[in-house]
Amino acid sequence: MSSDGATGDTKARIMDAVRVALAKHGYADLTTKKVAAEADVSEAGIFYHYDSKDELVAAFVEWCAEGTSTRFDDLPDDPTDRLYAACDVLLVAEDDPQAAGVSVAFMELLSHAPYDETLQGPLRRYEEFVLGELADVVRAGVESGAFRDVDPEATAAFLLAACDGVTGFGLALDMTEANAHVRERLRAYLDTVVVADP
Amino acid sequence: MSSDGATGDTKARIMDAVRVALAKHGYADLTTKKVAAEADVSEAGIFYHYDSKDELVAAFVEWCAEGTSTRFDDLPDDPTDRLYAACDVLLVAEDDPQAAGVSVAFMELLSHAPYDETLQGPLRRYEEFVLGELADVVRAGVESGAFRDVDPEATAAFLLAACDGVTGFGLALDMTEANAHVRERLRAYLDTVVVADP
DNA sequence: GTCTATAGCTAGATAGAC
DNA sequence: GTCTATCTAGCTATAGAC
Repeated sequence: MSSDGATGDTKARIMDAVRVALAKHGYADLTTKKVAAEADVSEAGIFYHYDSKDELVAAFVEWCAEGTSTRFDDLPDDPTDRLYAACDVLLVAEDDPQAAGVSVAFMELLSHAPYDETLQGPLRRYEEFVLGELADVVRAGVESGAFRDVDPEATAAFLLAACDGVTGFGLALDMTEANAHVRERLRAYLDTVVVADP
Repeated sequence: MSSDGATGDTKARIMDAVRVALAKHGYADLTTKKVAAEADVSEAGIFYHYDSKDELVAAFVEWCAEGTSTRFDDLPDDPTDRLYAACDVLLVAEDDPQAAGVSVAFMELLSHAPYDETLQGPLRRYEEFVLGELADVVRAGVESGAFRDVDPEATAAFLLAACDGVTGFGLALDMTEANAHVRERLRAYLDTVVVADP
């Protein structure tokens, strides 16, 4: 740590401020002023570390990708356990408002990606990482004989779609019954279609 | 049609302009100026018909709901045919840029709903309508013996989640391979889990 | 019902002191 | 590296003529 040791600290505080501000206001109402207030720095401080608002948000996506990567690292190794645990990570609980807010905000970022080139790269890397992790688990389970002979990539995409899709009505609109229904059907899908009978 | 006959026409033109503008710019970059330009009216013309930008967008959601309702009305009556057709309606094709743009914009609206009370009602009604239609098809199929004995509401929620979820990576990020994978797995799901063997 | 003109505000971004 | 002060642009919404 040299004299710029404090820099890393400030950047970390700004990243966390983006997370909190996004969960509070959503992306369409996200302003550099709100991020600055949340991070306890001036707006100019934000622009010293990031060239534009777009790059700030892009950096946030990559910061989240690292966090998700760590969470996947911590999952159990056994394919069956790991698959269920991975789906639990992706199916954000509605009773965790902070996580739900970030999940909904991520959906907002994703849906705005076509109009924001700076966001496309980080978001695509993020989604491809998650798809790859899911496919790896499925592949491991198929090879070990714990799973049926399903296509790893296709199954991964289907699972991710189901998990992402519930964010819209389940979290953003708080339709809790539908949310529970998806959880239950997803579990049944894993039980009957993916995981082999004992 | 009395002297205000032109009004309905202008409102319809404005609604279609919202659709085009949303597909072009997304919700976060949607402005009344862009809608006005697309509808070939002045900005003041927009505010004569709608009290605020929020109400304009809320009206657009309800206008879309009517369109979706009509599309469902036109689906075949036979439960099996109707279910496959309904999923085709919900799984927007990536080769139809206009429809894909609207679908992505709808996802953006949905993810911003927690921060915009005016949007919540129309969006919730929309999602509940689609869920209800899907549940009705499934129920009809179960009762006629064409489908297995699955839970109509839970199956409807799971199908909608899978269809909605692919919008994020499949349409917004244009990950075409993953998109195709979800389509294929969804069809397999209908074939093996929902529809009964002959 | 539709227009032009504009008020009033807030956004993202920069300049320059410290 | 962080601040205060400020610039410019673009937004929603309104006023008033036609």
